Amino acid sequence: MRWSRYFLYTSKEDPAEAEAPSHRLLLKAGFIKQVSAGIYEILPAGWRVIKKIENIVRKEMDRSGAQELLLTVLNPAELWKETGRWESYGNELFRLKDRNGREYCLGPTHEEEITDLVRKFVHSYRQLPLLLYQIQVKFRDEKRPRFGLIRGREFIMKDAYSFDADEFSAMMSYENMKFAYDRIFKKLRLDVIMAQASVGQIGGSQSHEFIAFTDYGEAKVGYCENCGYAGNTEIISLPKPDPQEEEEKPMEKVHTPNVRTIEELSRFLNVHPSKILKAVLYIVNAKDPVMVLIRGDRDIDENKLEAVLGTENFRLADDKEVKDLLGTEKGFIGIFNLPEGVKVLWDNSLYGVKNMVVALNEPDYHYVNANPGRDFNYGKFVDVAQVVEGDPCPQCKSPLKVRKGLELGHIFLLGTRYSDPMKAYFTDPEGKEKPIIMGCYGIGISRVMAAIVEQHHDEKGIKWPTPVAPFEVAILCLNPSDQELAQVSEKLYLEAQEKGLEVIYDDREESAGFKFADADLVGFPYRIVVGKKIKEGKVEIQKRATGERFDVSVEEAINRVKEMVEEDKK
RNA sequence: CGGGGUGUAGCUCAGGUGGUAGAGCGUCGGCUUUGGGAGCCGAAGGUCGGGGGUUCAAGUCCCCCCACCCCGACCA
Repeated sequence: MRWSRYFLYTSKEDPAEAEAPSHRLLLKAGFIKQVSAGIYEILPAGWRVIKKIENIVRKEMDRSGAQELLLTVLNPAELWKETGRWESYGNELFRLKDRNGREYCLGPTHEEEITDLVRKFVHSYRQLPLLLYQIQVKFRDEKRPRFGLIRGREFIMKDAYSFDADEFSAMMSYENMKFAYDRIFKKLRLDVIMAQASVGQIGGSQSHEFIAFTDYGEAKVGYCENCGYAGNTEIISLPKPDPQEEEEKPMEKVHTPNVRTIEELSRFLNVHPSKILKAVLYIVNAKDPVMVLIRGDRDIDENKLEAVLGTENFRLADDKEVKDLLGTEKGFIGIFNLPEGVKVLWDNSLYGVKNMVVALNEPDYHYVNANPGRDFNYGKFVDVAQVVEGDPCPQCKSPLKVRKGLELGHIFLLGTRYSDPMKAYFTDPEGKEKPIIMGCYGIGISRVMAAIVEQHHDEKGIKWPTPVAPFEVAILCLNPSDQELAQVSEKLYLEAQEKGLEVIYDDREESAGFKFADADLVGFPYRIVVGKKIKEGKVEIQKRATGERFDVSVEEAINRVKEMVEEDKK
């Protein structure tokens, strides 16, 4: 490809709206263009990358025995009503009607459709196991699209579905996909950790996430360097700690005017935040007040709280509700003088504490040195604390590490969550009718592109790993108006094409510095620089990933690059 | 959905107290230049996010709406 004719336009200015490196660089280097919030066009260079990612995924899926097909974008509402997700999926489901008033949605995931398809053809245990997948555009009307391709409302996803006759076989399918995912992320040159995860909206009995460590992810992983455990922090349970050994001091009421936050209180009374009993008032199902108590140095994980409450329909109480229910203000909510009807939950972190600072639902006052058993009584203990670095590993108790990451893949053992309500049954060898055991397996393809940039870039631009680079080599003719340079460049360009290299030839009428900067930004793994060294019959090869550079003769150049490219792709 | 912020040229931005819109980059024409985002000369390019209001006069003041970004809660 001649760059002078190629639809690839870079920008010198950083785009104002982008913050995450992948978002900024993909825009700046001309890979994507935003159309509206969370919706992007993928431009020719970007599409080359996407296709390479897809093909790596495709190859490993096929190797695992999966068969590719293509489901629909427009799903009829009836299927979603069969599983109850038409109601339960919420506002993230893009819903629309056709001219006759029939309801549809734009598929955010395809369990319903694939189950419908399979139940129409599969009736016997002889047809199982079965593994189907597609690479398809998906739609989710995200509350908050973010960071370019990292969380879009329209995105490309690979989703696979397994169908088995029994639990054991289903487990084998699940394990098979784990291995496939491991191979896929290695080939994509992504540093990914597999973590236990919650099943969430999709449902099922167990699930794992594949998370790439990045600063712009939204998943938090706790992992253990001692035993190898890894899990999404929202599912890591924290046990009650050992009781504190401390002499109980007499309780006192102290004046704490206008001291509202844990931090202010800690400073005002000169006590560590862990000595403060934090109380947070939630309103559940729009009416029931629930007070959650937790140690002052900890925060509530609302995913865990959701599991405890059994509903996602809860929120923090507002100032008025606090006033009406407790007769106080935020900052002075506590366990003393609690009115009837306020349910109280104690986080495990408060077990065995001594000499605590506690609010009493009276503005501007706190008790100090309150002790359980003497001054107040414990109630129901629950685990709702956010996991932080140093918390005990659920397997071996060693201190956990916690890092942010980006969820690239998620696999679920679904069981009969979909096959049961949709009556996807088969007949077993005994002639009995049973629901098919299912699993589902996603990889966010467009998100993978962003993750690769997050993990492979520097201040100058992207450093594409060779297997996913839009072009493997760029030929930079530093002075196209010089006949000799132009001729050599043309010759190298033809030779590279003949030898099967994916090559872009920068023949634009631009200065040398401009071309270097553009090549750095766009991130081609190799470049051949045709410049003044041509007088000695030499050109320079540069490797983007390492910055290494060396001169070779014009004759050798293409073969040398070809060798390095082949080595990278192994 | 809660909180914060921004909308002015293709891009990045400047435009006290109201007086009829600018810069740099990019684009186009010309000359010069070619190993790290070159220089000079000239030119084109704007419903100032949209609507309403106040005013002799609104990019600027007031009201409503929209879009986008960031933080929080949620998904690949």
